[in-house]
Amino acid sequence: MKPKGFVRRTRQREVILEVLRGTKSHPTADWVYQEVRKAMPHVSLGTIYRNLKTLSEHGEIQELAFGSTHSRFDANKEIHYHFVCERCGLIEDLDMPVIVGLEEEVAQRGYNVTTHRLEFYGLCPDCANNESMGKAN
Amino acid sequence: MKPKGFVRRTRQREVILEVLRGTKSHPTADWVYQEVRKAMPHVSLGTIYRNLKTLSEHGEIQELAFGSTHSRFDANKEIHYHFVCERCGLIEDLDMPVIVGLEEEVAQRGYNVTTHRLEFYGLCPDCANNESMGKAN
DNA sequence: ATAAATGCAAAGCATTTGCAACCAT
DNA sequence: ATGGTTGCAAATGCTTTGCATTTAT
Repeated sequence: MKPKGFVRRTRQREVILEVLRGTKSHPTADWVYQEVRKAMPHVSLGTIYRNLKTLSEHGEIQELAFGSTHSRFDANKEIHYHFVCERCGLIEDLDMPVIVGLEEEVAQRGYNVTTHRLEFYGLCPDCANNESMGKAN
Repeated sequence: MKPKGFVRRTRQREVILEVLRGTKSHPTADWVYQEVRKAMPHVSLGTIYRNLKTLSEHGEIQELAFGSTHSRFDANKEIHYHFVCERCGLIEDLDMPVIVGLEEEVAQRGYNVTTHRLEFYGLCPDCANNESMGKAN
Protein backbone atom coordinates (compact mmCIF):
# COMPACT_ATOMS: atom_id res chain seq x y z
CA MET A 1 0.00 0.00 0.00
CA LYS A 2 1.31 3.36 -1.08
CA PRO A 3 1.73 5.82 1.77
CA LYS A 4 -0.76 8.67 1.94
CA GLY A 5 0.55 12.20 2.15
CA PHE A 6 3.69 11.17 0.35
CA VAL A 7 5.97 13.99 -0.70
CA ARG A 8 6.76 13.96 -4.36
CA ARG A 9 9.98 14.99 -5.93
CA THR A 10 9.14 17.76 -8.37
CA ARG A 11 11.36 19.90 -10.47
CA GLN A 12 10.20 23.10 -8.78
CA ARG A 13 10.89 21.64 -5.36
CA GLU A 14 14.38 20.68 -6.42
CA VAL A 15 15.17 24.06 -7.89
CA ILE A 16 13.92 25.79 -4.76
CA LEU A 17 16.16 23.67 -2.57
CA GLU A 18 19.10 24.26 -4.88
CA VAL A 19 18.60 28.00 -4.75
CA LEU A 20 18.36 27.93 -0.99
CA ARG A 21 21.44 25.80 -0.62
CA GLY A 22 23.36 28.10 -2.89
CA THR A 23 23.09 31.14 -0.66
CA LYS A 24 23.88 32.16 2.86
CA SER A 25 21.73 35.25 2.67
CA HIS A 26 18.60 34.04 4.48
CA PRO A 27 16.40 35.04 1.56
CA THR A 28 12.73 35.95 1.59
CA ALA A 29 10.13 33.96 -0.31
CA ASP A 30 10.08 36.58 -3.01
CA TRP A 31 13.82 36.51 -3.50
CA VAL A 32 13.64 32.74 -3.90
CA TYR A 33 10.82 33.26 -6.38
CA GLN A 34 12.90 35.62 -8.51
CA GLU A 35 15.80 33.19 -8.50
CA VAL A 36 13.72 30.15 -9.35
CA ARG A 37 12.11 32.06 -12.22
CA LYS A 38 15.48 32.33 -13.89
CA ALA A 39 15.42 28.58 -14.35
CA MET A 40 11.66 28.16 -14.55
CA PRO A 41 9.96 31.30 -15.86
CA HIS A 42 6.52 29.85 -15.20
CA VAL A 43 6.74 29.02 -11.52
CA SER A 44 4.13 30.73 -9.47
CA LEU A 45 4.66 32.47 -6.18
CA GLY A 46 2.08 30.14 -4.69
CA THR A 47 4.26 27.17 -5.52
CA ILE A 48 7.21 28.84 -3.86
CA TYR A 49 5.25 29.42 -0.69
CA ARG A 50 3.77 25.95 -0.67
CA ASN A 51 7.15 24.36 -1.09
CA LEU A 52 8.93 26.50 1.44
CA LYS A 53 6.28 25.47 3.90
CA THR A 54 6.50 21.80 3.00
CA LEU A 55 10.28 21.85 3.14
CA SER A 56 10.42 23.43 6.55
CA GLU A 57 7.72 21.12 7.87
CA HIS A 58 9.88 18.23 6.78
CA GLY A 59 12.98 19.71 8.33
CA GLU A 60 14.76 20.26 5.03
CA ILE A 61 15.13 23.97 5.69
CA GLN A 62 14.58 26.40 8.52
CA GLU A 63 12.08 29.21 8.52
CA LEU A 64 12.90 32.33 10.46
CA ALA A 65 9.93 34.54 11.13
CA PHE A 66 10.69 38.24 11.04
CA GLY A 67 8.57 41.29 10.78
CA SER A 68 5.16 40.58 12.18
CA THR A 69 1.86 39.04 11.43
CA HIS A 70 0.68 39.12 14.99
CA SER A 71 3.05 41.27 16.93
CA ARG A 72 2.80 40.88 20.67
CA PHE A 73 3.30 43.75 23.06
CA ASP A 74 4.76 43.79 26.52
CA ALA A 75 4.76 46.62 29.01
CA ASN A 76 7.73 45.00 30.72
CA LYS A 77 10.64 47.05 29.43
CA GLU A 78 13.39 44.99 31.03
CA ILE A 79 15.07 42.44 28.84
CA HIS A 80 13.74 38.99 29.59
CA TYR A 81 13.28 35.71 27.81
CA HIS A 82 10.15 33.97 26.58
CA PHE A 83 8.67 30.57 26.19
CA VAL A 84 6.31 30.01 23.27
CA CYS A 85 3.95 27.06 23.28
CA GLU A 86 3.76 25.63 19.78
CA ARG A 87 0.42 24.06 20.49
CA CYS A 88 -1.72 26.70 22.21
CA GLY A 89 0.26 29.79 21.32
CA LEU A 90 0.86 30.80 24.93
CA ILE A 91 3.74 33.19 25.40
CA GLU A 92 5.15 33.44 28.89
CA ASP A 93 7.96 35.32 30.53
CA LEU A 94 10.67 33.08 31.88
CA ASP A 95 11.98 33.96 35.32
CA MET A 96 15.44 33.20 34.20
CA PRO A 97 18.44 35.45 34.62
CA VAL A 98 19.70 37.31 31.58
CA ILE A 99 22.84 35.63 30.36
CA VAL A 100 25.84 37.81 31.08
CA GLY A 101 28.56 38.42 28.56
CA LEU A 102 26.44 37.27 25.66
CA GLU A 103 26.32 40.55 23.79
CA GLU A 104 30.00 41.12 24.45
CA GLU A 105 30.74 37.81 22.80
CA VAL A 106 29.01 38.97 19.64
CA ALA A 107 30.55 42.43 19.89
CA GLN A 108 33.96 40.77 19.72
CA ARG A 109 33.01 39.54 16.29
CA GLY A 110 32.77 43.11 15.06
CA TYR A 111 29.09 43.79 15.59
CA ASN A 112 27.62 46.71 17.40
CA VAL A 113 25.05 44.97 19.57
CA THR A 114 22.06 46.83 20.94
CA THR A 115 20.02 44.01 22.36
CA HIS A 116 19.26 40.35 22.00
CA ARG A 117 16.26 38.09 22.04
CA LEU A 118 16.03 34.56 23.33
CA GLU A 119 13.00 32.36 22.94
CA PHE A 120 12.28 28.77 23.73
CA TYR A 121 9.72 26.76 21.81
CA GLY A 122 7.90 23.61 22.81
CA LEU A 123 4.89 22.59 24.84
CA CYS A 124 3.70 24.40 27.92
CA PRO A 125 2.90 22.25 30.99
CA ASP A 126 -0.82 22.13 30.20
CA CYS A 127 -0.38 21.12 26.59
CA ALA A 128 2.28 18.56 27.41
CA ASN A 129 -0.14 17.08 29.88
CA ASN A 130 -3.08 16.99 27.49
CA GLU A 131 -0.90 15.52 24.81
CA SER A 132 0.16 12.59 26.96
CA MET A 133 -3.45 11.97 27.87
CA GLY A 134 -4.39 11.76 24.24
CA LYS A 135 -6.63 14.80 24.29
CA ALA A 136 -7.81 16.30 21.03
CA ASN A 137 -5.89 19.06 19.43
CA MET B 1 11.75 76.95 21.09
CA LYS B 2 9.34 74.09 21.37
CA PRO B 3 10.85 70.73 20.43
CA LYS B 4 9.75 69.25 17.13
CA GLY B 5 8.38 65.74 17.06
CA PHE B 6 7.23 66.12 20.62
CA VAL B 7 5.11 63.28 21.93
CA ARG B 8 1.78 64.39 23.29
CA ARG B 9 -0.06 62.86 26.11
CA THR B 10 -3.41 61.79 24.77
CA ARG B 11 -6.20 59.91 26.41
CA GLN B 12 -6.00 57.04 23.95
CA ARG B 13 -2.28 56.72 24.51
CA GLU B 14 -2.82 56.57 28.25
CA VAL B 15 -5.54 53.98 28.05
CA ILE B 16 -3.42 51.83 25.77
CA LEU B 17 -0.53 51.93 28.21
CA GLU B 18 -2.87 51.15 31.10
CA VAL B 19 -4.29 48.14 29.30
CA LEU B 20 -0.83 46.90 28.48
CA ARG B 21 0.41 47.36 32.02
CA GLY B 22 -2.58 45.51 33.34
CA THR B 23 -1.78 42.21 31.67
CA LYS B 24 1.04 39.76 31.46
CA SER B 25 -0.40 38.04 28.44
CA HIS B 26 1.69 39.61 25.67
CA PRO B 27 -1.41 40.70 23.76
CA THR B 28 -1.78 41.35 20.07
CA ALA B 29 -2.73 44.75 18.69
CA ASP B 30 -6.27 43.55 18.16
CA TRP B 31 -6.66 42.36 21.74
CA VAL B 32 -5.48 45.75 22.93
CA TYR B 33 -7.98 47.34 20.57
CA GLN B 34 -10.86 45.33 22.02
CA GLU B 35 -9.83 46.26 25.54
CA VAL B 36 -9.39 49.93 24.83
CA ARG B 37 -12.79 50.03 23.15
CA LYS B 38 -14.39 49.11 26.44
CA ALA B 39 -13.28 52.45 27.79
CA MET B 40 -13.32 54.35 24.50
CA PRO B 41 -15.82 52.88 22.05
CA HIS B 42 -14.66 55.21 19.30
CA VAL B 43 -10.94 54.43 19.17
CA SER B 44 -9.81 53.23 15.82
CA LEU B 45 -7.51 50.34 15.12
CA GLY B 46 -5.23 52.72 13.30
CA THR B 47 -4.74 54.69 16.50
CA ILE B 48 -3.89 51.52 18.37
CA TYR B 49 -1.27 50.60 15.83
CA ARG B 50 0.16 54.09 15.67
CA ASN B 51 0.46 54.29 19.43
CA LEU B 52 1.92 50.84 19.89
CA LYS B 53 4.56 51.82 17.40
CA THR B 54 5.24 55.16 19.05
CA LEU B 55 5.38 53.60 22.49
CA SER B 56 7.84 50.95 21.50
CA GLU B 57 9.97 53.43 19.61
CA HIS B 58 10.18 55.45 22.78
CA GLY B 59 11.00 52.42 24.86
CA GLU B 60 7.78 52.50 26.87
CA ILE B 61 6.87 49.00 25.79
CA GLN B 62 8.45 46.10 23.96
CA GLU B 63 7.27 44.71 20.67
CA LEU B 64 7.79 41.03 19.97
CA ALA B 65 7.42 40.09 16.34
CA PHE B 66 5.89 36.71 15.73
CA GLY B 67 4.42 35.05 12.72
CA SER B 68 5.89 36.48 9.58
CA THR B 69 5.67 39.33 7.19
CA HIS B 70 8.92 38.59 5.52
CA SER B 71 9.88 35.12 6.57
CA ARG B 72 13.46 34.26 5.85
CA PHE B 73 14.58 30.80 4.86
CA ASP B 74 17.78 28.98 5.61
CA ALA B 75 18.99 25.71 4.14
CA ASN B 76 21.21 25.31 7.19
CA LYS B 77 19.28 22.88 9.35
CA GLU B 78 21.59 22.97 12.34
CA ILE B 79 20.62 25.24 15.18
CA HIS B 80 22.65 28.41 15.07
CA TYR B 81 22.30 32.01 16.14
CA HIS B 82 21.77 35.16 14.11
CA PHE B 83 22.72 38.77 14.03
CA VAL B 84 20.20 41.21 12.57
CA CYS B 85 21.30 44.65 11.46
CA GLU B 86 18.65 47.17 12.41
CA ARG B 87 19.84 49.58 9.78
CA CYS B 88 20.32 47.60 6.57
CA GLY B 89 18.35 44.48 7.44
CA LEU B 90 21.27 42.12 7.00
CA ILE B 91 20.85 38.79 8.70
CA GLU B 92 23.98 36.78 9.31
CA ASP B 93 24.82 33.49 10.92
CA LEU B 94 27.02 33.84 13.97
CA ASP B 95 29.87 31.38 14.26
CA MET B 96 29.20 31.04 17.90
CA PRO B 97 28.76 27.79 19.78
CA VAL B 98 25.28 26.77 20.79
CA ILE B 99 24.92 27.40 24.50
CA VAL B 100 24.80 24.11 26.36
CA GLY B 101 22.32 23.42 29.08
CA LEU B 102 20.06 26.26 28.06
CA GLU B 103 17.04 24.19 27.12
CA GLU B 104 17.50 22.03 30.20
CA GLU B 105 17.30 25.12 32.34
CA VAL B 106 13.90 25.93 30.89
CA ALA B 107 12.80 22.31 31.07
CA GLN B 108 13.39 22.42 34.80
CA ARG B 109 10.70 25.06 34.97
CA GLY B 110 8.14 22.58 33.70
CA TYR B 111 8.30 23.26 30.00
CA ASN B 112 8.76 20.70 27.30
CA VAL B 113 11.38 22.43 25.16
CA THR B 114 11.81 21.54 21.51
CA THR B 115 14.18 24.23 20.36
CA HIS B 116 15.29 27.76 21.01
CA ARG B 117 16.12 30.84 19.08
CA LEU B 118 18.71 33.48 19.86
CA GLU B 119 19.15 36.69 17.94
CA PHE B 120 21.27 39.75 18.40
CA TYR B 121 20.23 43.13 17.11
CA GLY B 122 22.34 46.16 16.40
CA LEU B 123 24.53 47.52 13.62
CA CYS B 124 26.62 45.38 11.35
CA PRO B 125 30.26 46.43 10.82
CA ASP B 126 29.48 48.28 7.59
CA CYS B 127 26.57 50.23 9.00
CA ALA B 128 28.41 51.07 12.20
CA ASN B 129 31.19 52.44 10.05
CA ASN B 130 28.94 54.52 7.80
CA GLU B 131 27.10 55.83 10.80
CA SER B 132 30.25 57.12 12.45
CA MET B 133 31.25 58.76 9.20
CA GLY B 134 27.95 60.57 9.07
CA LYS B 135 26.75 58.86 5.95
CA ALA B 136 23.13 59.19 4.87
CA ASN B 137 20.61 56.60 5.89
C1' DA C 1 -4.77 5.14 -12.21
C1' DT C 2 -4.66 8.45 -8.61
C1' DA C 3 -3.51 11.72 -5.39
C1' DA C 4 0.02 15.26 -4.94
C1' DA C 5 1.62 19.38 -6.94
C1' DT C 6 1.27 23.31 -10.12
C1' DG C 7 -0.22 27.84 -12.25
C1' DC C 8 -3.12 31.52 -12.00
C1' DA C 9 -5.95 34.55 -9.92
C1' DA C 10 -8.74 35.62 -6.27
C1' DA C 11 -9.04 36.02 -1.49
C1' DG C 12 -7.18 36.78 3.46
C1' DC C 13 -5.56 39.53 6.95
C1' DA C 14 -2.61 42.16 9.92
C1' DT C 15 -0.77 46.49 9.40
C1' DT C 16 -0.20 51.02 7.19
C1' DT C 17 -1.70 55.42 5.30
C1' DG C 18 -4.14 59.63 3.34
C1' DC C 19 -6.88 63.17 4.87
C1' DA C 20 -9.87 66.37 7.17
C1' DA C 21 -11.18 67.29 11.82
C1' DC C 22 -9.52 67.67 16.49
C1' DC C 23 -7.00 68.85 20.55
C1' DA C 24 -2.74 69.10 23.63
C1' DT C 25 0.66 72.36 24.44
C1' DA D 1 -1.73 78.99 16.73
C1' DT D 2 0.38 74.99 15.50
C1' DG D 3 1.50 70.61 14.47
C1' DG D 4 0.96 66.17 16.71
C1' DT D 5 -3.06 62.92 16.94
C1' DT D 6 -7.40 60.82 15.82
C1' DG D 7 -11.20 58.34 13.28
C1' DC D 8 -12.48 56.45 9.21
C1' DA D 9 -11.78 54.10 5.19
C1' DA D 10 -9.05 52.86 1.54
C1' DA D 11 -4.84 50.81 0.38
C1' DT D 12 -0.62 47.80 1.20
C1' DG D 13 1.83 43.78 0.93
C1' DC D 14 2.97 39.26 2.20
C1' DT D 15 0.88 34.90 2.37
C1' DT D 16 -2.85 31.63 1.60
C1' DT D 17 -6.42 29.28 -1.19
C1' DG D 18 -9.77 27.43 -4.72
C1' DC D 19 -9.87 25.12 -8.79
C1' DA D 20 -8.98 22.96 -13.10
C1' DT D 21 -4.99 20.86 -15.03
C1' DT D 22 -0.39 18.42 -14.78
C1' DT D 23 2.55 15.13 -13.28
C1' DA D 24 5.13 11.87 -10.24
C1' DT D 25 4.79 7.31 -8.69
